[in-house]
Amino acid sequence: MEDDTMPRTTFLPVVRELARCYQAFERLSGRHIRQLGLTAGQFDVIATLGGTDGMSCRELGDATLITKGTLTGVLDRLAERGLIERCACSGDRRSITVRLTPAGQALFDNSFDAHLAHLKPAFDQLAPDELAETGALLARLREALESEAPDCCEIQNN
Amino acid sequence: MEDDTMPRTTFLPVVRELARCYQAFERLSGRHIRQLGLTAGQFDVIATLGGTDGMSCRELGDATLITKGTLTGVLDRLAERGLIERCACSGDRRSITVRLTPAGQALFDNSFDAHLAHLKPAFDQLAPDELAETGALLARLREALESEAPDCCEIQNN
DNA sequence: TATTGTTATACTCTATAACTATA
DNA sequence: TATAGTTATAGAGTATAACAATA
Repeated sequence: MEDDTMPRTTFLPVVRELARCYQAFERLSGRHIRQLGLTAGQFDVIATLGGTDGMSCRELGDATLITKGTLTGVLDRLAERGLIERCACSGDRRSITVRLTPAGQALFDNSFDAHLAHLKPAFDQLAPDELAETGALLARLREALESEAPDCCEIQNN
Repeated sequence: MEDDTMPRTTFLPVVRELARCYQAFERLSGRHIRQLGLTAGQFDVIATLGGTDGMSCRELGDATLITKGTLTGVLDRLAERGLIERCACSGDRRSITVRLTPAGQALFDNSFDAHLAHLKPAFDQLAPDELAETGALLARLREALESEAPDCCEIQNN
């Protein structure tokens, strides 16, 4: 028997494909985002804030998965360029509200649709039910991965 | 009709799930890799070299998707720790062969299986046919993404 | 001329932790 | 004491381009 040479696991190909697929996405997406003069993190913030009336750094960090310390730097660079503004307009005076400026909103309005248009030809190569199935399976896998990664509990943050 | 408020695209949820799923994987995987004293890039190199008799920087860069300039630094750090070695043993004297040292091979033998064991509980939550389907769909999507990202042609590299 | 790998620069992100000002 | 956000540090990755040696 040649069982010694059998793959050690059945999930390794999925790991590989997940990584390759994400990297391929990042390459296609990132190229366009860089053309807009933004980094991936900056675009993430703009896209998250777009269409909202602002949110706190904590909410923004949770939504974008950008680390607290990094977020300050990202917001600094976006604020320098006049795309976002910070204001102390919430009840809790420890907290600030981050929102898009009119210029940031304009960038969002233009760039977000343009970005989707940039990505669309790739995703159009899959049938709608394939896309739906992909999304559903990825959600299943994400839940499984998160259940093993105990940082969903933000209790031990200090 | 309320079509104006319909989602602009059908693939946006897939994008979100792909990003979330990969990030969840990176978090689970990265935690363990860091415990080994390696970064993701370093582990990628070790895992790629493991079980081979070495390869050139070019091949290694292609396999790991690590940028040429970055690869030099990654290899420097691995070489400092005695995990890889570079030798000029190929016919082409511009090229070098990178391979694991015995210490690197030992690290690979131990850490790779341990890493798989670390990940296994998460992937075990999906049925084998779900995993197979996930891998197949991710491969489909990756091919679609790559077909729109013209850097598969390494011709315009200069 | 083209290719392999190295070097250099400037920027960004990560992880970590200390710090402030509030609560 | 705990939380929100900032600051600081060290390390690593990215993009880009110039460079030396070789093909």
